Amino acid sequence: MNQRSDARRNRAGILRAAEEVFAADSVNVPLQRVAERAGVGRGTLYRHFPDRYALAAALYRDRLERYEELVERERADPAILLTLMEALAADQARIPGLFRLIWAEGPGRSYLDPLWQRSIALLEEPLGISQRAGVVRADLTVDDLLMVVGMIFGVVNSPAGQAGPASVERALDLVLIGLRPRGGV
Amino acid sequence: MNQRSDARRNRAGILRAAEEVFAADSVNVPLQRVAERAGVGRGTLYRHFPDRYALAAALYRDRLERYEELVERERADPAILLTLMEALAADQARIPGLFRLIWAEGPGRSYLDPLWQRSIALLEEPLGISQRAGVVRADLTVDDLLMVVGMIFGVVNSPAGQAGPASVERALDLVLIGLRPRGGV
DNA sequence: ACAAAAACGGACACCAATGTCCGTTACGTT
DNA sequence: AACGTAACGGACATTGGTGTCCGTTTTTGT
Repeated sequence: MNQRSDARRNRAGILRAAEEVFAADSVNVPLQRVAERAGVGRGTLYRHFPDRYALAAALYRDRLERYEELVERERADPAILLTLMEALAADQARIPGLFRLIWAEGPGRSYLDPLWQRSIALLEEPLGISQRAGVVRADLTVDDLLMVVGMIFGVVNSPAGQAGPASVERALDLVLIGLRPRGGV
Repeated sequence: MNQRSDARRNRAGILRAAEEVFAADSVNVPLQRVAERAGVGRGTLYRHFPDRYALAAALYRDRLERYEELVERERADPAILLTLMEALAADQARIPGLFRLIWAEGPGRSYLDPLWQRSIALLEEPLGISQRAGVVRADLTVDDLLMVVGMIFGVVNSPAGQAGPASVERALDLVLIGLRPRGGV
């Protein structure tokens, strides 16, 4: 055992609390709040995670690993790219603050860069699969997909629509038409 | 004359400086920076604009008035809705920070709410025109358009693509396909 | 040119969040 | 059970931005 049991327990609790707190806010929320919800002192929080970006990186790593498992599991599905994008959209709707934090420029770039690289790599295989199956346009690039992720981000964080799952679905619907092979027009 | 000449001059200078400073940053940039660039003291800035949201509101009002003029002028063009969306996208790419500020929840809601209402109203007529002309899908709603605005926001603020005008164009291309009348599929 | 009023701008006090430090507490090992 | 060590957590000093206040400067009207 590398860590004492209370340390492990607290770390997990902090992450759980952070996900809850970051769901709504994150960029400006005092870390105090996270510590309180986790039932630990601020000192403890800061020892485990030097700053909010470290916290965000840990949370996003969890998400990323799930996406990677999903790709592993659904390799046979020609529509795997769409499934993946939907999973990403769902997470953005569920914990928007986490993605706001990851999106933001800032001192957290060093924590996040490797995860960003992994995210990009993650998209390549599903894109290839779905393109060969004719599910999406052949001229789509990974950059286009990142752009779509950005679009979802925008929709979720729009002050207008209260960004319920319904509007995310509608948004995906509008965008995914743009991803389809050029048929009409 | 209701205001002293130096007051008017300074106010204008502050707005100009704010637009430049807000182009990149805005949500967290110290207003000190704006004052410096405008060549005035902080006291002057705070007297003209109680907080950063007041500043943002003033800047956005300018933009909004231009959109309103555009609609006034291009009423005859069946593609007026697309023209308007493109203008909006261009501004988002040029001064992203302003839109980040407007997007953000916060104490500035009171300044911005009336402008938001005007913005929504602004979209209605062009939507109707372009729909009747068959340029866009008949089932589009104003809410859909706000969503598209949100998408542009997301693309512009994506950490990935450095969001040049090129990527905004590509994004609009992808999305606008989704807005077209249902032809293919 | 002068006086009144308006606007300026820097200095000041305030506040909220950060991150560190160290006495105290809990764990795990023998 | 008792000791050593790892982890806790609250208190503390620091930082950075905000908004206000008031002596000084600029404008404008006579």
